[in-house]
Amino acid sequence: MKKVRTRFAPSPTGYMHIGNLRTALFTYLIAKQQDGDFILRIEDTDRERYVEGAVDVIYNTLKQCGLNWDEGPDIGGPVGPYVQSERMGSFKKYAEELVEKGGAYYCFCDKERLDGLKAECEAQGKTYSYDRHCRCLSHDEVKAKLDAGLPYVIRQKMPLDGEVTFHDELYGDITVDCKELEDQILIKTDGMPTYNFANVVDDHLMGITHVVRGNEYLSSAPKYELLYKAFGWEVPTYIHVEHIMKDKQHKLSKRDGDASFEDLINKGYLTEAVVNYIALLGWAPKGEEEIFSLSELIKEFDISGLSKSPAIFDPLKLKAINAKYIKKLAPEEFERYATPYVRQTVKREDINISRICQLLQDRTEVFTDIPEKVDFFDTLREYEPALYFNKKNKIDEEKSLQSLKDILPVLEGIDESEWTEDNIHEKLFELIAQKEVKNALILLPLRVAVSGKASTPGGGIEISSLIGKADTLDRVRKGIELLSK
RNA sequence: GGCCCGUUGGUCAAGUGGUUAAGACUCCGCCCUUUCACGGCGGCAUCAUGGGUUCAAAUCCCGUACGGGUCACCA
Repeated sequence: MKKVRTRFAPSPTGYMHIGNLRTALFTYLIAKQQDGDFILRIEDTDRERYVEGAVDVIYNTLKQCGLNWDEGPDIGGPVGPYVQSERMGSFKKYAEELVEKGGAYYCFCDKERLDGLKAECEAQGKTYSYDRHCRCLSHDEVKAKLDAGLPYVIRQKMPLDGEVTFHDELYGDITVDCKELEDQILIKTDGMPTYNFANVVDDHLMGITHVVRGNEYLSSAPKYELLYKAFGWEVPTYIHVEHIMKDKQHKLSKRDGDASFEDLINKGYLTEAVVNYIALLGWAPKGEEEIFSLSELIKEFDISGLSKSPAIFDPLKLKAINAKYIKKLAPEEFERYATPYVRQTVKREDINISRICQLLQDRTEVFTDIPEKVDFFDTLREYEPALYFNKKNKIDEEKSLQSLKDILPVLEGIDESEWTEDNIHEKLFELIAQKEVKNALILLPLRVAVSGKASTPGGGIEISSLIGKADTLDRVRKGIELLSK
């Protein structure tokens, strides 16, 4: 059997939309699960849209996600060049070959005539379609015009009647009436190929066996089919995948702020989690497991699991998956990721960042949530006495005041040099035992006093230990003062 | 508008003529607990719609509605 070769062919726009990334992922998975080649081809024929550094965005994103290509602009390969603008020479030759074979023709209609046609159609409320004016030009007429140096394009000669059927792995056979097809332009006036043409030729020249692409190309697929047939080339396997939506009506777009891979990473998501999540958009695994590493995805991925309807991007689900990945991180690794975020609000040097990270790991969904969670370590902000009220443990402001008054001398009694979690724990539990009260009656008020927050990473003991004796006593006193009012 | 494609809970979705219509996320409740979270347990909630075909339809056929895509010398 022929070796599987797939390709990811993005345009360098400076922006990696996650829909594109997902296409790249699927393309990669199809190649890798059959030991095939994954090829990167840059489609930069639109010079007007060229953006500086855009190719690097493509390289970096793919690398970061682990989608390593076997052939590409930077590493070369047997069917290069891999940048479309560098392959311009050959397209015209193929178009001319097609003219010879009767599958295409020269068209000398100028912009004025075409615009006139369009205006006419519009006036009559009809859909514009090129009227095939030049299609029946005789060989001699063509030659004369060519010799006269008239500008021209080369158009594909669509069958006048009958129907075309093309096959998509997902959608099955799709048949359309040839009358629906316009004699599309293959070679532009400037001698350059249109996307549709370049794509077909390049895919053939590069020996591509499977093409994964967005659903928006479904409509042009019949034209591709005809082009392949006209050349007598083998048609690759097509897999059209549906879009990723923001909601039922709208595609996820740049304006939404989380449509690109980069946006997501900047928002505190882990690369692996993003890759895992986008694989799940429009694709369902066979079993019930849905957390997959890239290598697991290679084994698990199957075209039959792809969906024919659009998927809505759900930030909440991404968050949940991200949280799972964060929990799986080795503590040192988590610390490495989390420290910069902790440092956004925790500036003091005399604090154990590692310990804060330990307390944080199980309660972090997204890294960007961290700064707010730890903002009380440096300075205690004003808070409402109501925080001392806890229904479940039947604790109120009055009881809390008493607890804080009990706690204060106990903590004062711990020597500065013995200010550790273990010691604080020991002394406070002695107090609890002595007073014969529930843990919460002592520990909850302490936690509120040292943090001033309803929710904190870690409890009163951990926080006290982290901020040190002086700060702890100071904050407990402030609590007593607040509750005494 | 023409053509093409699609429609299972709030979201992702399994399902291919006979199922109590999986699972995950969200939400809610309970347990655990030093708060919140984590973890554990449980719950709410779905086959767009109307006709067929069939002993039997989420599943097959036709229509309707709704949504998407596409109709460039852009990719």
